[in-house]
Amino acid sequence: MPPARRRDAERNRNRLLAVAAEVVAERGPEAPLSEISSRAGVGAGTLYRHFPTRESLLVALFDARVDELCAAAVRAGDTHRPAVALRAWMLQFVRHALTDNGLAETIDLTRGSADHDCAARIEAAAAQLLDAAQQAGVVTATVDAGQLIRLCIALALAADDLDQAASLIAIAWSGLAASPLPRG
Amino acid sequence: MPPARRRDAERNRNRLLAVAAEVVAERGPEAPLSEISSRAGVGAGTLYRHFPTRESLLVALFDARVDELCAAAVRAGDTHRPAVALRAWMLQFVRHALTDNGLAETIDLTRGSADHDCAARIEAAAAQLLDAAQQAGVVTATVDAGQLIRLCIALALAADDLDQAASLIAIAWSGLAASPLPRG
DNA sequence: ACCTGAACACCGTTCAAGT
DNA sequence: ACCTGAACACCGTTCAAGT
Repeated sequence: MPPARRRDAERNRNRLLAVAAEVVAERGPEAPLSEISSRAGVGAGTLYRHFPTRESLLVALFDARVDELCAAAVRAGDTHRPAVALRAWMLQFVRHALTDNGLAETIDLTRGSADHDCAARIEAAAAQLLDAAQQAGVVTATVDAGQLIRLCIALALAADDLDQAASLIAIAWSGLAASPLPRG
Repeated sequence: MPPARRRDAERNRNRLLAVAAEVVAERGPEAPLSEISSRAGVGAGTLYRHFPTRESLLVALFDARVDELCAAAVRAGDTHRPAVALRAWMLQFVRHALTDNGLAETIDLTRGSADHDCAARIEAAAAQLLDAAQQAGVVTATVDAGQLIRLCIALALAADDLDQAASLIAIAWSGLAASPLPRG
């Protein structure tokens, strides 16, 4: 277990995360760190002690959301047939990304980073759904989970609202899936 | 015609653009403006006089590339059948975007801006190809040119190299196109 | 062990003084 | 008409001094 933090340190950390959630929601993931520390009522150095990089703050901030998305993938895989599960999860992914300002950027940002690789966690979760869909023959395109997540992130970042995202996903989906209603 | 610029002003403008091309290629579209002005051997104020915003500098920088892409669309439409023309042009778009660091960001950035809307120019060019493809029945998805460009930008930004971009485009394409080889 | 906040560095932006 | 470059503002980052 991690060495016990002092009570004031723990309190400051929580406060910083709560304030960061507000500030990032308002002003995006590039919001001034000084605004976060000052609104939290702590010195600049305290923010740095707890979160040595902006990335580490964002990761801590979105950690729970990433967990949710991974759990959602497992749940979808358990309760739906492969095609429905994957498609529904992709939609959920972009819904989360559009709701939580900065989530998609953070996942993209941490790709391949030594510690706290959010992209890897998400990709592992998506890989289950993708495998199942490919084995069931509903996804015929040769994509790996990495490309799939990359695609979802791209669509989320490209879309201004959920409607646009949904329509882009529909296109991507029919590109991934075997054609369900072939025409001449 | 525009009021004639003084010769020194003209020279500084050209110098700034040439240096900006280098710096943006090296360090991306967020590169420090101070680096551009100092490398060009002019004062900070001179950069500001010619290009009041970073956006205006980037637009001037990529103007020729945007023209090329528009011209390429016309050419493709004239020389190929609709399906080939659109698909080839999409590939060309991402190739340009991957080669010229900052091009995709700039197009995205200027979307809807009052002056110098690169996205609008590109979209107008793409609309021709898209219309033709839809009328020929090779593109069945209900997309407009705006969504198409958004998609291309997203794919370009999501991909690390041309291979990745090409495979994402392949997926997107089979999502856009009527299925050429229907299966059960 | 942890915090504060002043100090420094960096970059964007403006503008008074020059040519 | 245009340029220079110092001055200012803003933000990230560090660190000496405090508890």
